[in-house]
Amino acid sequence: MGNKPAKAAEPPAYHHGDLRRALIESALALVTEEQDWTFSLREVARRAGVSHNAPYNHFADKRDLLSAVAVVGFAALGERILAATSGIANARTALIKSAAVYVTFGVENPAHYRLMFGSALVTAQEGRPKVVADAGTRSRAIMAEIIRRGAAAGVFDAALRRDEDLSVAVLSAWSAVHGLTMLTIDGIADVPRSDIEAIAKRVARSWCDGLMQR
Amino acid sequence: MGNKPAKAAEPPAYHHGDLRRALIESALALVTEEQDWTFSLREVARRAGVSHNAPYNHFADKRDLLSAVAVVGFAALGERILAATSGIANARTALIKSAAVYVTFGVENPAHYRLMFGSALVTAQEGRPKVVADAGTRSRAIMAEIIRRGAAAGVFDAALRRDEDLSVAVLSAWSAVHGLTMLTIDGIADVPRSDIEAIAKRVARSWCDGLMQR
DNA sequence: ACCTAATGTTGACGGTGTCAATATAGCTCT
DNA sequence: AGAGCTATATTGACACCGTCAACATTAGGT
Repeated sequence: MGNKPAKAAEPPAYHHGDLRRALIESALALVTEEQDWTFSLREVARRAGVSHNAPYNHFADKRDLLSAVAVVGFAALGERILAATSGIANARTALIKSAAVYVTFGVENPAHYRLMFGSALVTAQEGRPKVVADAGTRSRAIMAEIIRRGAAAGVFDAALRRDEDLSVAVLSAWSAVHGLTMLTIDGIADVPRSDIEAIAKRVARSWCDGLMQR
Repeated sequence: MGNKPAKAAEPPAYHHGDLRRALIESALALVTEEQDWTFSLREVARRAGVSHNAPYNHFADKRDLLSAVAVVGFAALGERILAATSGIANARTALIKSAAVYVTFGVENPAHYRLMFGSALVTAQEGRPKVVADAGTRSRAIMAEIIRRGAAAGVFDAALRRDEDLSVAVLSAWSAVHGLTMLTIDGIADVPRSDIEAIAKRVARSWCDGLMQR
Protein backbone atom coordinates (compact mmCIF):
# COMPACT_ATOMS: atom_id res chain seq x y z
CA MET A 1 0.00 0.00 0.00
CA GLY A 2 1.77 3.11 -1.09
CA ASN A 3 -0.13 5.45 1.19
CA LYS A 4 2.23 8.09 2.43
CA PRO A 5 -0.01 10.63 4.14
CA ALA A 6 2.84 12.84 5.31
CA LYS A 7 0.66 14.88 7.62
CA ALA A 8 2.22 18.11 8.72
CA ALA A 9 1.55 18.10 12.45
CA GLU A 10 1.82 15.46 15.18
CA PRO A 11 4.20 12.54 15.40
CA PRO A 12 4.65 11.43 11.82
CA ALA A 13 2.85 8.11 12.09
CA TYR A 14 4.76 4.89 12.18
CA HIS A 15 3.45 1.44 11.63
CA HIS A 16 -0.22 1.96 12.05
CA GLY A 17 -0.56 5.53 11.00
CA ASP A 18 -1.50 7.15 14.23
CA LEU A 19 -2.47 4.48 16.65
CA ARG A 20 -2.59 6.76 19.63
CA ARG A 21 -5.32 8.85 18.10
CA ALA A 22 -7.11 5.80 16.74
CA LEU A 23 -7.22 4.25 20.21
CA ILE A 24 -8.65 7.38 21.77
CA GLU A 25 -11.30 7.49 19.08
CA SER A 26 -12.19 3.84 19.53
CA ALA A 27 -12.42 4.29 23.28
CA LEU A 28 -14.57 7.37 22.87
CA ALA A 29 -16.86 5.49 20.51
CA LEU A 30 -17.19 2.70 23.05
CA VAL A 31 -17.93 5.16 25.83
CA THR A 32 -20.76 6.75 23.89
CA GLU A 33 -22.11 3.50 22.52
CA GLU A 34 -22.14 1.47 25.69
CA GLN A 35 -22.66 4.39 28.06
CA ASP A 36 -20.08 2.85 30.26
CA TRP A 37 -16.35 2.83 30.59
CA THR A 38 -16.07 -0.74 31.82
CA PHE A 39 -15.20 -2.02 28.37
CA SER A 40 -11.90 -3.81 28.18
CA LEU A 41 -8.69 -2.40 26.93
CA ARG A 42 -8.51 -5.41 24.67
CA GLU A 43 -11.75 -4.43 23.06
CA VAL A 44 -10.43 -0.98 22.30
CA ALA A 45 -7.47 -2.62 20.62
CA ARG A 46 -9.76 -4.89 18.63
CA ARG A 47 -11.72 -1.88 17.42
CA ALA A 48 -8.57 -0.23 16.28
CA GLY A 49 -7.52 -3.42 14.52
CA VAL A 50 -4.38 -4.07 16.51
CA SER A 51 -3.26 -6.72 18.92
CA HIS A 52 -4.29 -6.61 22.54
CA ASN A 53 -0.92 -5.31 23.63
CA ALA A 54 -0.33 -2.61 21.07
CA PRO A 55 -1.91 0.08 23.26
CA TYR A 56 0.89 -0.31 25.76
CA ASN A 57 3.21 1.43 23.36
CA HIS A 58 1.15 4.60 23.68
CA PHE A 59 -0.46 4.39 27.09
CA ALA A 60 1.00 3.19 30.36
CA ASP A 61 -2.18 1.35 31.23
CA LYS A 62 -5.92 1.37 30.78
CA ARG A 63 -6.33 4.30 33.12
CA ASP A 64 -3.93 6.33 31.02
CA LEU A 65 -6.00 5.78 27.90
CA LEU A 66 -9.21 6.68 29.69
CA SER A 67 -7.53 9.82 30.96
CA ALA A 68 -6.91 10.90 27.40
CA VAL A 69 -10.57 10.35 26.65
CA ALA A 70 -11.53 12.46 29.66
CA VAL A 71 -9.26 15.29 28.54
CA VAL A 72 -10.99 15.35 25.17
CA GLY A 73 -14.28 15.70 27.03
CA PHE A 74 -13.10 18.66 29.09
CA ALA A 75 -11.97 20.44 25.98
CA ALA A 76 -15.35 19.89 24.35
CA LEU A 77 -17.23 21.08 27.40
CA GLY A 78 -15.13 24.21 27.74
CA GLU A 79 -15.60 25.07 24.10
CA ARG A 80 -19.34 24.65 24.29
CA ILE A 81 -19.65 26.94 27.30
CA LEU A 82 -17.43 29.60 25.81
CA ALA A 83 -19.25 29.47 22.50
CA ALA A 84 -22.63 29.77 24.16
CA THR A 85 -21.77 32.65 26.48
CA SER A 86 -19.20 34.70 24.63
CA GLY A 87 -21.83 36.99 23.16
CA ILE A 88 -23.75 37.58 26.38
CA ALA A 89 -22.99 40.77 28.26
CA ASN A 90 -25.16 40.34 31.34
CA ALA A 91 -23.42 38.14 33.89
CA ARG A 92 -26.61 36.69 35.28
CA THR A 93 -27.82 35.70 31.83
CA ALA A 94 -24.44 34.26 30.96
CA LEU A 95 -24.33 32.24 34.13
CA ILE A 96 -27.76 30.78 33.57
CA LYS A 97 -26.92 29.99 29.98
CA SER A 98 -23.68 28.31 30.89
CA ALA A 99 -25.43 26.23 33.51
CA ALA A 100 -27.88 25.01 30.89
CA VAL A 101 -25.10 24.19 28.45
CA TYR A 102 -23.12 22.43 31.14
CA VAL A 103 -25.96 20.22 32.28
CA THR A 104 -27.03 19.49 28.74
CA PHE A 105 -23.54 18.35 27.86
CA GLY A 106 -23.55 15.94 30.77
CA VAL A 107 -26.97 14.59 30.01
CA GLU A 108 -26.13 14.05 26.38
CA ASN A 109 -22.85 12.30 27.18
CA PRO A 110 -23.45 10.63 30.52
CA ALA A 111 -20.67 8.07 30.43
CA HIS A 112 -18.17 10.55 29.12
CA TYR A 113 -19.18 13.03 31.80
CA ARG A 114 -18.84 10.40 34.52
CA LEU A 115 -15.43 9.50 33.22
CA MET A 116 -14.35 13.13 33.39
CA PHE A 117 -15.65 13.87 36.86
CA GLY A 118 -15.98 10.50 38.49
CA SER A 119 -13.53 8.45 40.45
CA ALA A 120 -12.72 5.93 37.73
CA LEU A 121 -9.35 7.55 37.13
CA VAL A 122 -8.52 8.23 40.74
CA THR A 123 -5.93 6.07 42.49
CA ALA A 124 -5.00 6.08 46.12
CA GLN A 125 -1.39 6.98 45.42
CA GLU A 126 -1.57 9.59 42.71
CA GLY A 127 -5.15 10.72 42.93
CA ARG A 128 -6.49 12.15 39.72
CA PRO A 129 -4.10 12.08 36.76
CA LYS A 130 -2.49 15.45 36.30
CA VAL A 131 -3.71 15.99 32.75
CA VAL A 132 -7.27 15.40 33.85
CA ALA A 133 -6.97 17.59 36.92
CA ASP A 134 -5.56 20.43 34.84
CA ALA A 135 -8.35 20.14 32.30
CA GLY A 136 -10.86 20.31 35.13
CA THR A 137 -9.21 23.38 36.59
CA ARG A 138 -9.53 25.13 33.26
CA SER A 139 -13.25 24.40 33.25
CA ARG A 140 -13.66 25.92 36.67
CA ALA A 141 -11.79 29.02 35.60
CA ILE A 142 -14.41 29.72 32.96
CA MET A 143 -17.18 29.76 35.50
CA ALA A 144 -15.17 31.83 37.95
CA GLU A 145 -14.59 34.43 35.29
CA ILE A 146 -18.30 34.82 34.60
CA ILE A 147 -19.10 35.29 38.26
CA ARG A 148 -16.22 37.70 38.71
CA ARG A 149 -17.52 39.82 35.85
CA GLY A 150 -20.94 39.87 37.44
CA ALA A 151 -19.55 40.94 40.78
CA ALA A 152 -17.44 43.67 39.20
CA ALA A 153 -20.44 44.97 37.31
CA GLY A 154 -22.49 45.12 40.48
CA VAL A 155 -24.95 42.44 39.51
CA PHE A 156 -24.05 40.19 42.38
CA ASP A 157 -23.39 40.98 45.98
CA ALA A 158 -20.42 43.24 46.48
CA ALA A 159 -18.81 40.75 48.84
CA LEU A 160 -18.04 38.56 45.84
CA ARG A 161 -15.26 40.89 44.96
CA ARG A 162 -13.39 39.41 47.89
CA ASP A 163 -11.49 36.40 46.69
CA GLU A 164 -12.57 34.04 49.41
CA ASP A 165 -16.25 34.77 48.98
CA LEU A 166 -15.87 34.46 45.26
CA SER A 167 -14.35 31.03 45.50
CA VAL A 168 -17.18 29.86 47.72
CA ALA A 169 -19.66 31.24 45.19
CA VAL A 170 -17.90 29.41 42.40
CA LEU A 171 -17.91 26.22 44.40
CA SER A 172 -21.57 26.70 45.12
CA ALA A 173 -22.41 27.26 41.46
CA TRP A 174 -20.37 24.32 40.34
CA SER A 175 -21.92 22.12 42.99
CA ALA A 176 -25.38 22.97 41.77
CA VAL A 177 -24.77 22.22 38.11
CA HIS A 178 -22.58 19.20 38.79
CA GLY A 179 -25.07 17.82 41.26
CA LEU A 180 -28.00 18.32 38.94
CA THR A 181 -26.11 16.66 36.13
CA MET A 182 -25.11 13.67 38.20
CA LEU A 183 -28.52 13.16 39.78
CA THR A 184 -30.01 13.21 36.31
CA ILE A 185 -27.62 10.95 34.47
CA ASP A 186 -27.43 8.49 37.32
CA GLY A 187 -31.19 8.20 37.24
CA ILE A 188 -31.71 9.32 40.82
CA ALA A 189 -33.73 12.41 40.12
CA ASP A 190 -36.26 11.44 37.52
CA VAL A 191 -35.89 14.41 35.24
CA PRO A 192 -37.29 13.89 31.74
CA ARG A 193 -34.59 14.35 29.17
CA SER A 194 -36.62 16.98 27.36
CA ASP A 195 -37.07 19.14 30.44
CA ILE A 196 -33.49 19.17 31.55
CA GLU A 197 -32.47 22.45 29.97
CA ALA A 198 -35.45 24.33 31.37
CA ILE A 199 -34.90 22.85 34.80
CA ALA A 200 -31.21 23.64 34.72
CA LYS A 201 -32.11 27.24 34.04
CA ARG A 202 -34.60 27.36 36.88
CA VAL A 203 -32.10 25.88 39.28
CA ALA A 204 -29.46 28.33 38.14
CA ARG A 205 -31.88 31.24 38.44
CA SER A 206 -32.83 30.28 41.95
CA TRP A 207 -29.18 29.93 42.76
CA CYS A 208 -28.35 33.32 41.25
CA ASP A 209 -30.95 34.96 43.44
CA GLY A 210 -28.95 33.84 46.43
CA LEU A 211 -26.00 35.87 45.17
CA MET A 212 -27.82 38.97 44.13
CA GLN A 213 -27.68 42.28 45.87
CA ARG A 214 -30.69 42.91 47.99
CA MET B 1 -18.66 -25.86 68.24
CA GLY B 2 -21.87 -25.97 70.14
CA ASN B 3 -22.88 -22.38 69.58
CA LYS B 4 -26.60 -22.21 69.15
CA PRO B 5 -27.39 -18.50 69.12
CA ALA B 6 -31.09 -19.04 68.51
CA LYS B 7 -31.69 -15.41 67.60
CA ALA B 8 -35.31 -14.45 67.65
CA ALA B 9 -35.68 -12.55 64.41
CA GLU B 10 -34.42 -13.11 60.86
CA PRO B 11 -33.99 -16.33 58.88
CA PRO B 12 -32.89 -18.92 61.40
CA ALA B 13 -29.31 -19.35 60.15
CA TYR B 14 -28.30 -22.43 58.28
CA HIS B 15 -24.86 -23.76 57.60
CA HIS B 16 -22.78 -20.72 58.17
CA GLY B 17 -24.85 -18.92 60.68
CA ASP B 18 -25.97 -15.98 58.66
CA LEU B 19 -23.83 -15.75 55.59
CA ARG B 20 -25.93 -13.11 53.93
CA ARG B 21 -25.32 -10.66 56.71
CA ALA B 22 -21.69 -11.67 57.02
CA LEU B 23 -21.13 -10.99 53.33
CA ILE B 24 -22.69 -7.55 53.54
CA GLU B 25 -20.52 -6.75 56.51
CA SER B 26 -17.38 -7.98 54.78
CA ALA B 27 -18.21 -5.96 51.70
CA LEU B 28 -18.90 -2.88 53.77
CA ALA B 29 -15.58 -3.31 55.55
CA LEU B 30 -13.83 -3.55 52.20
CA VAL B 31 -15.60 -0.46 50.93
CA THR B 32 -14.48 1.62 53.87
CA GLU B 33 -10.99 0.18 54.02
CA GLU B 34 -10.07 0.40 50.39
CA GLN B 35 -12.23 3.41 49.60
CA ASP B 36 -13.27 1.67 46.46
CA TRP B 37 -15.86 -0.85 45.40
CA THR B 38 -13.70 -2.56 42.81
CA PHE B 39 -12.73 -5.34 45.14
CA SER B 40 -13.62 -8.78 43.88
CA LEU B 41 -16.57 -10.81 44.92
CA ARG B 42 -14.11 -13.58 45.62
CA GLU B 43 -12.34 -11.40 48.13
CA VAL B 44 -15.56 -10.73 49.97
CA ALA B 45 -16.08 -14.48 50.16
CA ARG B 46 -12.55 -14.97 51.44
CA ARG B 47 -13.18 -12.41 54.17
CA ALA B 48 -16.28 -14.23 55.22
CA GLY B 49 -14.35 -17.49 55.23
CA VAL B 50 -16.36 -19.23 52.56
CA SER B 51 -15.65 -20.49 49.08
CA HIS B 52 -15.71 -18.15 46.11
CA ASN B 53 -19.12 -19.35 45.00
CA ALA B 54 -20.97 -19.35 48.29
CA PRO B 55 -22.26 -15.78 47.79
CA TYR B 56 -24.32 -16.92 44.84
CA ASN B 57 -26.69 -18.63 47.22
CA HIS B 58 -27.64 -15.27 48.69
CA PHE B 59 -27.03 -12.80 45.90
CA ALA B 60 -27.76 -13.11 42.22
CA ASP B 61 -24.43 -11.52 41.31
CA LYS B 62 -21.86 -9.04 42.50
CA ARG B 63 -24.11 -6.11 41.73
CA ASP B 64 -26.79 -7.56 43.95
CA LEU B 65 -24.44 -7.74 46.90
CA LEU B 66 -23.25 -4.19 46.35
CA SER B 67 -26.87 -3.08 46.18
CA ALA B 68 -27.41 -4.43 49.66
CA VAL B 69 -24.40 -2.44 50.84
CA ALA B 70 -25.83 0.69 49.25
CA VAL B 71 -29.17 0.20 50.97
CA VAL B 72 -27.43 0.04 54.33
CA GLY B 73 -25.81 3.37 53.48
CA PHE B 74 -29.09 5.06 52.65
CA ALA B 75 -30.54 3.94 55.93
CA ALA B 76 -27.57 5.35 57.81
CA LEU B 77 -27.71 8.66 55.97
CA GLY B 78 -31.42 9.07 56.58
CA GLU B 79 -31.03 8.34 60.26
CA ARG B 80 -28.24 10.85 60.64
CA ILE B 81 -30.23 13.62 59.00
CA LEU B 82 -33.33 12.92 61.01
CA ALA B 83 -31.38 12.74 64.24
CA ALA B 84 -29.64 16.02 63.55
CA THR B 85 -32.70 18.00 62.54
CA SER B 86 -35.55 16.55 64.54
CA GLY B 87 -35.13 19.08 67.32
CA ILE B 88 -34.87 22.14 65.08
CA ALA B 89 -38.00 24.18 64.63
CA ASN B 90 -36.82 26.77 62.12
CA ALA B 91 -36.91 25.37 58.60
CA ARG B 92 -33.99 27.40 57.36
CA THR B 93 -31.81 26.28 60.24
CA ALA B 94 -32.91 22.68 59.76
CA LEU B 95 -32.13 22.80 56.07
CA ILE B 96 -28.67 24.20 56.63
CA LYS B 97 -27.99 21.65 59.32
CA SER B 98 -29.17 18.76 57.17
CA ALA B 99 -26.99 19.95 54.30
CA ALA B 100 -23.98 19.91 56.60
CA VAL B 101 -24.81 16.44 57.88
CA TYR B 102 -25.39 15.16 54.37
CA VAL B 103 -22.12 16.43 52.98
CA THR B 104 -20.21 15.30 56.04
CA PHE B 105 -21.58 11.80 55.66
CA GLY B 106 -20.42 11.67 52.06
CA VAL B 107 -16.98 13.04 52.83
CA GLU B 108 -16.50 10.60 55.69
CA ASN B 109 -17.61 7.62 53.61
CA PRO B 110 -16.63 8.51 50.06
CA ALA B 111 -16.67 5.05 48.54
CA HIS B 112 -19.89 4.11 50.25
CA TYR B 113 -21.48 7.35 49.09
CA ARG B 114 -20.32 6.78 45.52
CA LEU B 115 -21.73 3.30 45.63
CA MET B 116 -25.08 4.65 46.79
CA PHE B 117 -25.37 7.43 44.26
CA GLY B 118 -23.04 6.44 41.48
CA SER B 119 -23.59 4.39 38.40
CA ALA B 120 -21.83 1.26 39.61
CA LEU B 121 -25.14 -0.47 40.13
CA VAL B 122 -26.88 0.83 37.05
CA THR B 123 -27.38 -1.49 34.10
CA ALA B 124 -28.70 -0.60 30.70
CA GLN B 125 -31.62 -2.98 30.98
CA GLU B 126 -32.89 -2.52 34.51
CA GLY B 127 -31.34 0.76 35.49
CA ARG B 128 -30.86 1.15 39.21
CA PRO B 129 -31.87 -1.83 41.33
CA LYS B 130 -35.28 -1.28 42.83
CA VAL B 131 -34.20 -1.61 46.44
CA VAL B 132 -31.57 1.07 45.93
CA ALA B 133 -33.93 3.38 44.07
CA ASP B 134 -36.51 3.08 46.82
CA ALA B 135 -33.95 3.82 49.50
CA GLY B 136 -32.91 6.92 47.57
CA THR B 137 -36.48 8.08 47.25
CA ARG B 138 -36.89 7.87 50.98
CA SER B 139 -33.86 10.11 51.44
CA ARG B 140 -35.31 12.70 49.13
CA ALA B 141 -38.59 12.67 51.00
CA ILE B 142 -36.82 13.79 54.15
CA MET B 143 -35.45 16.87 52.44
CA ALA B 144 -38.75 17.63 50.75
CA GLU B 145 -40.50 17.57 54.09
CA ILE B 146 -38.15 20.13 55.59
CA ILE B 147 -38.65 22.51 52.70
CA ARG B 148 -42.39 22.00 52.76
CA ARG B 149 -42.48 22.89 56.41
CA GLY B 150 -40.55 26.04 55.70
CA ALA B 151 -42.86 27.07 52.93
CA ALA B 152 -45.92 26.41 55.04
CA ALA B 153 -44.46 28.49 57.86
CA GLY B 154 -43.82 31.36 55.51
CA VAL B 155 -40.04 31.23 55.73
CA PHE B 156 -39.59 30.51 52.04
CA ASP B 157 -41.30 31.99 49.07
CA ALA B 158 -45.00 31.33 49.02
CA ALA B 159 -44.76 29.78 45.56
CA LEU B 160 -43.14 26.76 47.14
CA ARG B 161 -46.50 25.69 48.37
CA ARG B 162 -47.27 24.74 44.80
CA ASP B 163 -46.16 21.20 44.20
CA GLU B 164 -44.28 21.80 41.03
CA ASP B 165 -42.23 24.66 42.41
CA LEU B 166 -41.56 22.67 45.51
CA SER B 167 -40.17 19.77 43.55
CA VAL B 168 -37.86 22.06 41.65
CA ALA B 169 -36.71 23.55 44.92
CA VAL B 170 -36.04 20.09 46.30
CA LEU B 171 -34.13 19.14 43.20
CA SER B 172 -32.15 22.33 43.46
CA ALA B 173 -31.28 21.71 47.10
CA TRP B 174 -30.35 18.13 46.46
CA SER B 175 -28.23 19.10 43.49
CA ALA B 176 -26.28 21.54 45.60
CA VAL B 177 -25.46 19.14 48.40
CA HIS B 178 -24.92 16.17 46.13
CA GLY B 179 -22.72 18.21 43.82
CA LEU B 180 -20.66 19.61 46.66
CA THR B 181 -20.21 16.15 48.09
CA MET B 182 -19.15 14.63 44.80
CA LEU B 183 -16.79 17.43 43.85
CA THR B 184 -15.15 17.07 47.24
CA ILE B 185 -14.80 13.31 47.47
CA ASP B 186 -13.72 12.99 43.87
CA GLY B 187 -10.97 15.49 44.53
CA ILE B 188 -12.09 17.98 41.93
CA ALA B 189 -12.80 20.86 44.25
CA ASP B 190 -9.90 21.05 46.64
CA VAL B 191 -11.85 21.48 49.83
CA PRO B 192 -9.87 20.71 52.98
CA ARG B 193 -11.52 17.97 54.96
CA SER B 194 -11.68 20.15 58.05
CA ASP B 195 -13.51 22.97 56.30
CA ILE B 196 -16.16 20.90 54.64
CA GLU B 197 -18.88 21.36 57.22
CA ALA B 198 -18.47 25.13 57.32
CA ILE B 199 -18.45 25.34 53.56
CA ALA B 200 -21.49 23.12 53.25
CA LYS B 201 -23.32 25.50 55.54
CA ARG B 202 -22.26 28.53 53.55
CA VAL B 203 -23.36 26.92 50.32
CA ALA B 204 -26.68 25.94 51.87
CA ARG B 205 -27.16 29.43 53.27
CA SER B 206 -26.52 31.04 49.94
CA TRP B 207 -28.90 28.56 48.37
CA CYS B 208 -31.57 29.23 50.99
CA ASP B 209 -31.42 32.94 50.23
CA GLY B 210 -32.56 32.13 46.75
CA LEU B 211 -35.73 30.62 48.15
CA MET B 212 -36.52 33.26 50.72
CA GLN B 213 -39.31 35.71 50.55
CA ARG B 214 -38.13 39.12 49.47
C1' DA C 1 23.33 0.34 3.92
C1' DC C 2 23.36 -0.41 8.61
C1' DC C 3 22.22 0.31 13.38
C1' DT C 4 19.11 1.76 16.80
C1' DA C 5 14.94 2.91 18.68
C1' DA C 6 10.11 2.94 18.09
C1' DT C 7 6.28 0.17 17.24
C1' DG C 8 3.51 -4.11 16.99
C1' DT C 9 2.69 -9.29 17.92
C1' DT C 10 2.62 -13.61 20.44
C1' DG C 11 2.43 -16.01 24.51
C1' DA C 12 2.01 -16.42 29.34
C1' DC C 13 0.44 -15.52 34.25
C1' DG C 14 -2.58 -14.70 37.94
C1' DG C 15 -6.95 -12.93 38.77
C1' DT C 16 -11.98 -12.28 37.91
C1' DG C 17 -17.32 -13.22 37.47
C1' DT C 18 -20.24 -16.78 36.71
C1' DC C 19 -22.09 -21.44 35.34
C1' DA C 20 -22.58 -26.61 36.22
C1' DA C 21 -22.04 -30.52 38.92
C1' DT C 22 -21.45 -32.27 43.33
C1' DA C 23 -21.52 -32.65 48.32
C1' DT C 24 -23.55 -31.70 52.88
C1' DA C 25 -26.45 -30.12 56.42
C1' DG C 26 -31.00 -28.86 58.23
C1' DC C 27 -36.14 -29.11 57.93
C1' DT C 28 -40.44 -31.67 57.39
C1' DC C 29 -43.36 -35.37 57.37
C1' DT C 30 -44.47 -39.90 58.52
C1' DA D 1 -36.23 -41.86 64.46
C1' DG D 2 -35.58 -42.22 59.59
C1' DA D 3 -36.44 -40.84 54.68
C1' DG D 4 -36.74 -37.36 51.45
C1' DC D 5 -36.42 -32.78 50.08
C1' DT D 6 -34.43 -28.34 49.83
C1' DA D 7 -31.39 -24.85 51.09
C1' DT D 8 -26.72 -24.15 51.47
C1' DA D 9 -21.75 -24.62 50.45
C1' DT D 10 -17.73 -26.55 47.68
C1' DT D 11 -15.10 -27.86 43.69
C1' DG D 12 -13.97 -27.35 39.09
C1' DA D 13 -14.26 -25.26 34.70
C1' DC D 14 -14.66 -21.49 31.20
C1' DA D 15 -13.87 -17.27 28.93
C1' DC D 16 -12.19 -12.99 29.66
C1' DC D 17 -9.37 -9.42 31.67
C1' DG D 18 -4.95 -6.31 32.62
C1' DT D 19 -0.31 -6.58 32.36
C1' DC D 20 4.53 -8.40 31.81
C1' DA D 21 8.31 -10.46 28.90
C1' DA D 22 10.23 -11.99 24.71
C1' DC D 23 10.32 -11.58 20.05
C1' DA D 24 9.44 -9.54 15.22
C1' DT D 25 9.17 -5.74 12.24
C1' DT D 26 9.54 -1.30 10.50
C1' DA D 27 11.17 3.72 10.23
C1' DG D 28 14.65 7.04 10.12
C1' DG D 29 19.16 9.03 11.08
C1' DT D 30 24.00 8.27 10.21
